[in-house]
Amino acid sequence: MSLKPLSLKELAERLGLSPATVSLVINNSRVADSIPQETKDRIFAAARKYKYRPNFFARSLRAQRSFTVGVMVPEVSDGYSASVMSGIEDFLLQEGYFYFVVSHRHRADLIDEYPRLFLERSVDGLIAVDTPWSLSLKIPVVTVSGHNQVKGVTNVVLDHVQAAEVAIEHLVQLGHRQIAFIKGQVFSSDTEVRWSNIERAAGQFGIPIGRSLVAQLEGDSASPDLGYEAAERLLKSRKPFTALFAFNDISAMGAIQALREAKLRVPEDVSVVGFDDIQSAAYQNPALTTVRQPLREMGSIAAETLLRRIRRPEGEGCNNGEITIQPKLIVRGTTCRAKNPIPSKRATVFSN
Amino acid sequence: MSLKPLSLKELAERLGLSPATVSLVINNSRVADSIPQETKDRIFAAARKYKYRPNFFARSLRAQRSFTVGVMVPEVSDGYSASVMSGIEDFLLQEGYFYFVVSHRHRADLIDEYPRLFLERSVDGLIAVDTPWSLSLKIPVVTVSGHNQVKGVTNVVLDHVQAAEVAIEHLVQLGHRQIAFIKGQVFSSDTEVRWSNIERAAGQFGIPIGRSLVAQLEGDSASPDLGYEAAERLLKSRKPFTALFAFNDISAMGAIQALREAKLRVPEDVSVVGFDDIQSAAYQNPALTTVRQPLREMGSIAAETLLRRIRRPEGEGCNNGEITIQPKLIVRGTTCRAKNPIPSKRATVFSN
DNA sequence: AGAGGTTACTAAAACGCTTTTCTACGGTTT
DNA sequence: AAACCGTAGAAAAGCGTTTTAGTAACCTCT
Repeated sequence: MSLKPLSLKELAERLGLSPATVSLVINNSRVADSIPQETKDRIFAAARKYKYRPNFFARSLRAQRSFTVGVMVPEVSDGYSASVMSGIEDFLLQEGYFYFVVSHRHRADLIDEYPRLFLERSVDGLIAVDTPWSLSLKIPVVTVSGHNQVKGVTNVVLDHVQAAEVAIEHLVQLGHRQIAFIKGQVFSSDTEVRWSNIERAAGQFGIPIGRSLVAQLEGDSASPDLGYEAAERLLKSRKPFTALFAFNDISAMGAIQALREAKLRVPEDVSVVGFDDIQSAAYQNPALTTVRQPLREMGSIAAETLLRRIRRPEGEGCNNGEITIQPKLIVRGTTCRAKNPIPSKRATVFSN
Repeated sequence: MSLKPLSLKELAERLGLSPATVSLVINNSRVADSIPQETKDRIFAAARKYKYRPNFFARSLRAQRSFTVGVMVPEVSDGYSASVMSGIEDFLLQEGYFYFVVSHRHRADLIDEYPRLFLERSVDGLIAVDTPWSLSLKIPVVTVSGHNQVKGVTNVVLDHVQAAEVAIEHLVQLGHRQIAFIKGQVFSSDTEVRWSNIERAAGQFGIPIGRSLVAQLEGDSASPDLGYEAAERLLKSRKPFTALFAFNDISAMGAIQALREAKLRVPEDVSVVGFDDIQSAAYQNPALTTVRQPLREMGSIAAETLLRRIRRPEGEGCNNGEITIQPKLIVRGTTCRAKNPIPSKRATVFSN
């Protein structure tokens, strides 16, 4: 039992063949067609016997391919990124690719530096999750929830038009007219689209959005505290509201806490809708009504798209541009009929 | 502006020097001591100007080092693994290492295969999180919550003696004597130690552990459902209990749901203690009392230990064996005084 | 018998770097 | 003047593959 993995050369030597032949056979290249089956068998048998494993670096050096992709997320330990990663991983590993992960924690210097480090490591492509992206690289790039149109990058995005509509429609149908909103942090890549579509949908349903009914998340922690603080600001303005649409589930959880501490019951006094449907959303008490982003699926679609582009470099059917994913409203326990429901004509128009 | 990154040879050519010299200077080897500063400056300037980046594969091929480690977790998207990974990443990146992640989802074939794949990719070391480990490899291995004594692997573990004691002491001091338990899945690497220490601590405090007050988690999902079902089994046995100590926060959340559905209030009728203190624990309603494992810290200690071992291969101070981390009881809203508290002499003995 | 075609391989270059060994040269000692 | 030394750098081997371009031996056909 040799401890060191043996090289192609050594294997060839033991076989009394040249490294070239062995390599050709093992990679079953066309050139090896003329090699008799018997010899091939001998080679495979020896490879198995000596547990031959081609050296990855040598191979990558030669082929200029690493079978590795880079994944950038704001923070591995937040539920959103983690779910997307899970989908990415699923697809990637099954195709023989590995991936590096880095968390940039929204630090501009890291967002700048990590792509360089990835390039240095010769990744074959990269995926940026919830990360503002404006670089055009020579390797394929796919973003999840990126909204910039950049040459060479494909964005996998939620259908935000739908997302805003289903959420607002749900609240309107429950009779809510005074709806407060928690807007995402400025650095979150979904903030803008999400918000503009909320404004659009609210307009469609004839819901007014007053300045004092909007609070923006501040700070880059992934904790519900941010939502708590935002809700506090909302409450402080004393403008009444019967429903709250939060930027994400995490902030919804914090907001619910704040509402409770202000002696408002959820959902009896205030209905709350979250966004994302992270795992713990279903296990809140009461369980959170939310707009589901199929994060895992988005991850695996991103990975699939990336691999396709790696394999068929910028040819026909190259999917630069956008891939849109449908959201789904998950109604659970944090929304209910408004106490003094105001029927909305528009709502019925849209509910057919 | 050249698009292709240029090689050392090309850089040397532009400088009118040999590749050897440039390499020596750039890696500031001792051999380059005799090279005048002026030349060195020229080299550095050119490197910067042409954005020279050494090819990673060539370098790794030569040096037989990859500056990459492998990380195995049950599932990236579960909060436990994610927190540990976050700590691992912190330390690793700052030291210039990257890491591959794989989720084995407790599938035995994957637990078997992934280490091989890592080896094939020439990782310099590997970290296994909450994963049964029995392999002795030629690269350093560090586990987080691994409990097997294996040559060449260092285990970073929680002090389970303490963990069981603080939790049970807390409940006993609140007057609980009838305590139910949810035990971990058989495949979870902490299940055994955790349980034996609970038995020990319960013994110390004179708490009887009846068969029908113990339910074991079943199934490999990371969802609270498992805890829900376990709690249902506990309830079905009709043996009364005033407190429940769950295997982890996730199962505690599910259990709380089950208790509520059985018209038991938490904490008034049943106090619940979780384990781990994952992020969402603090945002339950009421917030979960739990035994905190400093997961992030455990991750970064694991990474630190691994790098130390990679750098100083099996020499003096090689930390094979165990590194123990202290847990901390976080008292929040799911525990309170038992309705008919039974004072425990032992409890007071231990509370000094 | 010589041209041409297969068959079964091999030699050698290339990928981009590191590192050890070597050289050439000017200056200093003895 | 011969021996020695420090300086400044170059040559070359080697890491483990893959791949292109051969080549030697044999066979077939006319």
